[in-house]
Amino acid sequence: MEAQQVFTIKQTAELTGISEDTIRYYEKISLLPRAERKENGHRIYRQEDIETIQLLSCLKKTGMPLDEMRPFLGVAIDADPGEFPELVERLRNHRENIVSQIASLQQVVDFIDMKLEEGRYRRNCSDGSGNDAALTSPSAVEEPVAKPVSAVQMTYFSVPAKAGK
Amino acid sequence: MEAQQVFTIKQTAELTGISEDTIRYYEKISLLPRAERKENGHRIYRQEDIETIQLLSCLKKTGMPLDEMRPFLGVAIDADPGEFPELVERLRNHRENIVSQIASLQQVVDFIDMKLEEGRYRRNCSDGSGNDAALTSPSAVEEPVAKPVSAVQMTYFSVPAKAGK
DNA sequence: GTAGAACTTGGAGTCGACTCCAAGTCAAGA
DNA sequence: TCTTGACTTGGAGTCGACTCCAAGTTCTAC
Repeated sequence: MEAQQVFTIKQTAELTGISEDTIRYYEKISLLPRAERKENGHRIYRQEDIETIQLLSCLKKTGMPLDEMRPFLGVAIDADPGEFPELVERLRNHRENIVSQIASLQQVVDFIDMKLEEGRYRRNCSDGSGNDAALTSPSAVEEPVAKPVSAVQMTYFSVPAKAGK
Repeated sequence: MEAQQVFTIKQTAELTGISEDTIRYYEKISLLPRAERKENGHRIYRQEDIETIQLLSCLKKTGMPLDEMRPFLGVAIDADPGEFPELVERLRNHRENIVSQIASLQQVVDFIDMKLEEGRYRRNCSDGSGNDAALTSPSAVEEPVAKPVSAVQMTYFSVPAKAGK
């Protein structure tokens, strides 16, 4: 806890993979708190700042808009879990979003796999509206059940299964 | 195959969850082929068009930029799997992207779960640079190994584990 | 035959997330 | 002393992906 290492914005950018400009931008829009400065005004970052930015980068990868990241960071400063019920709610919601995003992605992976080993069967990559197989059936992703196949999906990249060229 | 049902753009929008404007926009930028028209010039869509748009919507959910969707659709028109090795390559790449995206998302879910049941342990939500635990260790996602915990990640939303308020 | 809905087009506007730029400060080195 | 490099700031520009608009046509119902 004594004489903690500090980093310049350039080093921070290198360590986090987020560009200097973007880090300043995040500070500008108050996504990040105003960084500490040296006497000359230069920003300095500590290990925990690095990790905060890495968390941002991680959330970014999940496609979360910057505005939605705020609660994650805002609370980090002076936190207490039970004291923020609406925040817990938000977390729960976001968790659900991510889980269904994973399901969506998994379906695309399945789709690609099918395409790669040449069209066999295919379940629909349906969206929220209507019944969602991935949510209603438990082992939906694992079990290769022959389901009614979408014509288009059977067609992509595959030698026409029923229609001659 | 006779007297196939056709849909207006409005119906198509309702069926796919993609707005009329966006469908026209996709046509304008040639992401979708020019739709058939009735004598009066109105667009008409068939079942396979609906499914094409649904596939777009699905890819969109995975965060794929519109430009990257083109190969998926371009080939759909007159396809043959083995004949497009570079396309297969593209598919493979995209598959890898999605898989690592899923890993990233899964880490965020883990993180949230930990937060929800109050900080216990935490592995780093690291990005591409550096060693990637999710890729090097096989059962990384499943097995709850106690790893060096990121200070920040331990801090979010949790009653400070070591630091008093 | 007239109102209203449903469409068409081209083009402009918006929004999020950067990315770039100019002008300035400051410290270290040839 | 002068240059170079690393930074600062505010603001402008860019890019992707829509989203909206105005003007015009066509179909349907009263």
